[in-house]
Amino acid sequence: MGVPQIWEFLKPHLQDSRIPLRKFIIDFNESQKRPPRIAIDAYGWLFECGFIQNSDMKSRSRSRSPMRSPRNSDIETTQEHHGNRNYRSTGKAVINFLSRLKELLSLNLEFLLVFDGTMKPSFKKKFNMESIATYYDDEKEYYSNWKQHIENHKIYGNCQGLSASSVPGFLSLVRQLLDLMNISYVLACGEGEAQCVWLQVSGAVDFVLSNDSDTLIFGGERILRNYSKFYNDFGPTSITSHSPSRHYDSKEPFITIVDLSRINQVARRKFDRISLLFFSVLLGADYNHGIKGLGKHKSLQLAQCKNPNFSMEFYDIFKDFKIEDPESENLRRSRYSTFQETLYSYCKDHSVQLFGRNYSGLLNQGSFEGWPSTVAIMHYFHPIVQPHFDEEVFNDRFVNMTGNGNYRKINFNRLKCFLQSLRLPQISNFDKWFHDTMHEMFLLREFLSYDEPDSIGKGNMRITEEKTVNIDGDKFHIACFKIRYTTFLPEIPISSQSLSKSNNSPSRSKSPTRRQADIIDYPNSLWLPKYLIPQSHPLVVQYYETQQTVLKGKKGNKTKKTGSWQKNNLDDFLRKHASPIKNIQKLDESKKQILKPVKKRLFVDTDEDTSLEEIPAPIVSTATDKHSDFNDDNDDSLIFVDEVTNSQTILDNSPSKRFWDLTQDEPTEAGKTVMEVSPIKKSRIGSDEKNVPPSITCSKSDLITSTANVHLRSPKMLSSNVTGLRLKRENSSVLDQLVTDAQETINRFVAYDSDSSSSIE
DNA sequence: CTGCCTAG
DNA sequence: CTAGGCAGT
Repeated sequence: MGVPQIWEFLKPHLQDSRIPLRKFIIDFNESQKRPPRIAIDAYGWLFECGFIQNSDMKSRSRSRSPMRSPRNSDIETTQEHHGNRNYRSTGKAVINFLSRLKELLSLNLEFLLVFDGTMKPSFKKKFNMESIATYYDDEKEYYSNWKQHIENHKIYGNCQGLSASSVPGFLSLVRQLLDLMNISYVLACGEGEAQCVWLQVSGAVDFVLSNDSDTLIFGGERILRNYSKFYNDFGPTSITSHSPSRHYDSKEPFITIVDLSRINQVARRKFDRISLLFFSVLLGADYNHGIKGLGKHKSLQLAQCKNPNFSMEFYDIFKDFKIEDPESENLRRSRYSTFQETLYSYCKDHSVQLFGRNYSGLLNQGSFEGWPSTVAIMHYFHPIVQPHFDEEVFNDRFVNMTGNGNYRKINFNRLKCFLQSLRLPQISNFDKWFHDTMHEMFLLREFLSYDEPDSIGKGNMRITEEKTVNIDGDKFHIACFKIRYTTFLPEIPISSQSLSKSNNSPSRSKSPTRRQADIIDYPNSLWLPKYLIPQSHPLVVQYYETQQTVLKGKKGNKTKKTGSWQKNNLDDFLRKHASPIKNIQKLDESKKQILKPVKKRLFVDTDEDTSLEEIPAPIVSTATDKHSDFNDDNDDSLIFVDEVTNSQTILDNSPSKRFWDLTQDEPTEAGKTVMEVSPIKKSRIGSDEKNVPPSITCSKSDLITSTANVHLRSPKMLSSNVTGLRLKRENSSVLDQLVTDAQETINRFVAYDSDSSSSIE
């Protein structure tokens, strides 16, 4: 169960360590050029998924007790009748478990579930609340386990022979599932956490995913903690019912990264394995109730004390381990008790220095008792783990490893039958659920293997959109592509649902828009993080190409069909201004400077210039690298301005200003745009007088997009048709921004006009 | 299509 | 904690 207080002390040094899992994967991929590999404490997961409930809890905690032998038949009971009362609950758990697997697999990371083995000390039995085991049994067990362990590995090469008989029902269910999905996992000899840490220390994995602070005690350096959909780092341990603001996102999983070496770089105090272990011994955990007279603060003080380095002295006692050496065990015990006394008297004598207060009176007889047994401590310094790690679990053929298309070899029919037999609750349309779940699991992999020579799936997916997901306000941005796809996994029938859906609208005989066509061709879709996809991927390239050509074509089409008021649309804009960031920032800085100096009134627009739209528009802003937005998440607001010089309107003296709200998609009549005057505009019109300071009217039709066609006219007879397009800004500064940008355009116009050169910058 | 709400 | 239904864009 670990010592929750440890996290409490680490927390101040974990600022900003809680991040979306996707962000973590993206960052890791970026810095390491490969996906992260993590070991998962499987029992923790199964518990969180809801597998381990009351009934199973009992059978598990007592399964190894000799008293229970007459009833070990209920293991089979759970397995055989798993259609009964257990069914509902395990069904839910299976759904939870599968959706977690989906989250991992769909992000293309490598993971290894690590299950507890039989050599787990009984005082660690998580679900055995009744007993703090006696010292005698502990000791006997610890050494006998070690013997057994070594023997097992001599004979069988592992400790798994014993486990088969004592596997609880839910566990075999989970293993069946994993086997059917061809996902490799590890059966630890003893504790799963210890094995996870061993994997990390030996370099086989990058991170350990576990909520248990024991991972730190075992020597884990990089832990991923509190995997959940809560923004905040409240672990399941601190379930004080419903804490105040527990921000919850129904789809975005988060993790808290605990990197001890990084923490120790900045922390004033040292948090290393030795100190933390000593700390939890003092404070108490599974194996004891803590040392009397010491709470968390004093314990930490002692554990991190450097002058007499108690932690180190403590470690010295236990660092050597020899199996079957009663002599060393006896020596250890005597050193241990000497150490206890030394510590006690030191605390008495140096209470003020240590704790800032004189506790000598409190530290009387009865204090400083309750030390755990030597073997309990030995268990932490020398846990039972596999002596040799079998690299086989990282074999490429397993689906939880990346870089190949082996997920296609899963026997989906058997998997489907298996799941179907579980009668999963809450799933109304099993076929559709299965189809979608499996495809979402492997879409990224299929996408990445797209240009493999043996790829079966050519033409079954495409990128149709991009956007940036904002999580927790402005804290995280994840740029995504929307991938549309058709069924690509073998043996999984196309869900009849989606077919009927698309056929359900026969009443419309209109020719489908591009989007509709995409949806028909690729009925399913999923957002995938851009950064998990190489920019050079053929579909990415294709996406940007079609974005451009489509837009050109669209522009032409629309111009003809709609009477052509909308010369510039989003795509056109994007093509020219793929990286608006610099511009926007500049604008923000110079907004006021630009706005103030303009004194002349030269901004007028008319309702008569639809005919002008045919004139090709020179590009005002400099086009930037198309792909440069890969370098920054900020794609927030974009302004695009084109200018058209038009001699026909030179003489147009109409003083009226008019604003067109162009957010309406199509004019009602060809050639004539019917627009509503915005409220802002109306107020402007009311105050329209000759000497009104220069002003711009524009629409704020909504906060997502807005466009404005305006007409510029200057005393020097040149007028300019200006189109501003505003997109995707979620705050209410749209109007300001639009005004700013239009103003800048005006300034440019003025500069141009006064300069008699015929070119436009 | 997305986010919110509900039942289980 | 999930699937699914509903409402607002």
